[in-house]
Amino acid sequence: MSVSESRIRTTAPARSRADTRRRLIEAATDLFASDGLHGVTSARIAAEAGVATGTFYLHFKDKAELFREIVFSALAELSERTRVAIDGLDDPRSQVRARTAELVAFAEENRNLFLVLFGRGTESAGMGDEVLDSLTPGIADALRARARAGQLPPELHPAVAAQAIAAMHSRVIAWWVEDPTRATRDEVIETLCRMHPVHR
Amino acid sequence: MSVSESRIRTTAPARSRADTRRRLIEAATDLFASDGLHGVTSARIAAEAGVATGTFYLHFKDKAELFREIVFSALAELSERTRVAIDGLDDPRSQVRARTAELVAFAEENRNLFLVLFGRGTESAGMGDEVLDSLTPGIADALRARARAGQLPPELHPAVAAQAIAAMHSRVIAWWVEDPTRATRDEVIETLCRMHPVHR
Amino acid sequence: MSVSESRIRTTAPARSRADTRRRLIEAATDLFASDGLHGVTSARIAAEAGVATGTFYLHFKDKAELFREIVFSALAELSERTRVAIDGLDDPRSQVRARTAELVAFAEENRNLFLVLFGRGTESAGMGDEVLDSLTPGIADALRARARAGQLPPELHPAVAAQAIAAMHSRVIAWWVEDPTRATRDEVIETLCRMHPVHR
Amino acid sequence: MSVSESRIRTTAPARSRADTRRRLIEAATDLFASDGLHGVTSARIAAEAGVATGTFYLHFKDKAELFREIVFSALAELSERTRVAIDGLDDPRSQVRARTAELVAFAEENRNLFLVLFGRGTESAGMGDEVLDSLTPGIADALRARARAGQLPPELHPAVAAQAIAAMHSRVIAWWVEDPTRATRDEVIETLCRMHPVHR
DNA sequence: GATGAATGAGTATTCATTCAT
DNA sequence: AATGAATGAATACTCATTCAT
Repeated sequence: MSVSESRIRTTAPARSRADTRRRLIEAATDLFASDGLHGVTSARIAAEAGVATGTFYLHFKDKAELFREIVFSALAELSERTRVAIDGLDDPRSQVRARTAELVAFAEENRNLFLVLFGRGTESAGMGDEVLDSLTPGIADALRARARAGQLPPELHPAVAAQAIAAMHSRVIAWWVEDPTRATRDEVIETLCRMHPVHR
Repeated sequence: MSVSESRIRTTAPARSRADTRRRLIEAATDLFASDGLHGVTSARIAAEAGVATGTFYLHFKDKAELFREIVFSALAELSERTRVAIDGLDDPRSQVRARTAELVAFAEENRNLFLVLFGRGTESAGMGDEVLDSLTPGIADALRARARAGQLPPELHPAVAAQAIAAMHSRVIAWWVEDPTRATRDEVIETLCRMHPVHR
Repeated sequence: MSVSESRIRTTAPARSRADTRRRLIEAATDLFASDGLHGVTSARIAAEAGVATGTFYLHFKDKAELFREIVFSALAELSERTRVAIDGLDDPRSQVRARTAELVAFAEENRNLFLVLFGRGTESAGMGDEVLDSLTPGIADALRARARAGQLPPELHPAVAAQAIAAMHSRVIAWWVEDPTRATRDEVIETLCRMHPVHR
Repeated sequence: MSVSESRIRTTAPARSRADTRRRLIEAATDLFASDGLHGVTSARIAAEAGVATGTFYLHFKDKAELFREIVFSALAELSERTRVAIDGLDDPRSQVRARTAELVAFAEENRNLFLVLFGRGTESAGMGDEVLDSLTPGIADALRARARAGQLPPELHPAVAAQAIAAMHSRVIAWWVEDPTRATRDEVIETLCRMHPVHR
């Protein structure tokens, strides 16, 4: 869609399709974070995004699809950021610290997005399983590697510990970004690291 | 109908009322556990309990009140059971182990109830805060006591660690009772204990 | 039902059937006056009367029957009182004044009852017609008699004037008893009399 | 589609919206007149207007809002019509006669609307006060002016008389339009005028 | 007669989704 | 692409009335 093309249109489209989509996603993220999936109507998301109700369905099959999209693209970004953060670090402890710090940074920069993912009161529309399950296998694999290297006690069940770590990180950080005066950023990071098994 | 007889038994209508109430609570617990607060209609709860729709409202102001009642009476029972479980134990590690074992036992005996409390996908109707916040202060206090006794590293922020412990226990056990083949009971208990700070 | 009869009953009825009925009527009158027929539930009437919900239906077929009973027994009493009030008075003006004064006295003594009959906002449950129609024929007859006696201008249509007089008296007095500071009793009576055709 | 054309016509959807709204108001007026506020369901109004149930709530917050809208816009029109009718008339008697005639004409032309406003059996949903109170102050003021001019006996309390006049006109005309064979239009007008204080 | 728990039809209201413009 | 009015199924909640005790 060239500039000249948009020029000849008699009624200039106020914004591009991609822009409209982005605006819908942003509006929905904010609303989901504060009111939950069921607490928000598609009409309200559209209004908040400055578009008509029907436009919503030009971009998303339904409300659940938008929710899924927000959640999984956030998870993808989060994964990528933490992957980059630990890139090149060999020491397990350094990796854990870097990953935790990156998680906290992400949460600070994308407060509402993080609350949609892990906030308390978030009704995950039946996708809570998918969300956490997409995180834990990687953690479990890492723990198994450590265990094989003799760096973890054999009594620690990898899958169980992975659930524990995922729960701990997600809930603690969600609790903290909800009200950052509850602790300093460093206290959050330090405490989470020390509770991680590799830090024993 | 002797005097002693009338002493022990409630009046006929009263017995019926209490019975109806209990049936509603049980039906609702099962349904909430599988479909969440919003996934269940008051009519369905009533039907499942074998009573008419209107009867629901004879016992509860609305669906949220029933949900609150289920959640908080479960929490109260859980609190009492864990309190009793650690009674008389002086060693911090023994306390942690006893508490964890009791939590797991409760979850096994009250699978659906536990899933309502801590299940993933549970939309706690804006009471997630209340639920976990009713648990964490006690944990934080215990941690502070340990820290003063020099049994915990000072870098561990009590409130943060309390959130982490609560999250870890509740989510891991909920994940496990959802499908108990995921690990053995002992693996769950052992892993949770070893991740607890006092077990370092 | 003799005294001895009520003596032999093993469980003394807390109150007589007639008493229960009276209590229901009184409670209903007060509630209807303030909240209207639809604004009051049969359960609330029973509770206010200090009896169980089911007792209501032991005395009245349904809510409408109770309403009708209240309305028509009030009308009967009102008719009788005004009949007595003008008894022996020959002068038309004296009769009008006596009737008006009696109406005002009745309204003062039975505020809520009067409001049920004529209050604004009273939803008469489809019996507004019956109520006023039970009053107007008498008024119309009296007007016709006066007209024949040449005491009223022939341009005054008796049935129309009767409606006007009934409306005027009922609404004005209802308006006044709603808040008696709006005028003095004498001002109400005097004004109503002067607006009556026989007072020209 | 010329500019002038687009000036006069509303946009297509807007026209449709206004049309739907009008249809709802008309359907509701007829239904309220015959069955009263409580006797009519929002679904029935919608069906009678030829739209879906939900459409009702696109135009009105609830049934009461629609009722209020009907009542107060009718009152506004009535006020304006009677204001115009007496415009330029100086003689009090002529004013009274013109106003009464206009009221009767309005009632004939808007039978159902008039019955909603003043019909017997109309449960005005707690707005009876507002309706009549919006009419009486003007009447009372006019009476006070006459009284100061010595055209009315001082015994006539203006506020009381205003209530009486409003009640008399509204009820008599409602009674008449309910069944116009009860009297001729002229008999109604003549009788009401003669009962008005300025006609003495 | 009285009780009060239970009934279930009835109603208001919401909201995801569609579709003519 | 966008609009926004319309749809109508879904649901929470009420309350007149019944009936077993």
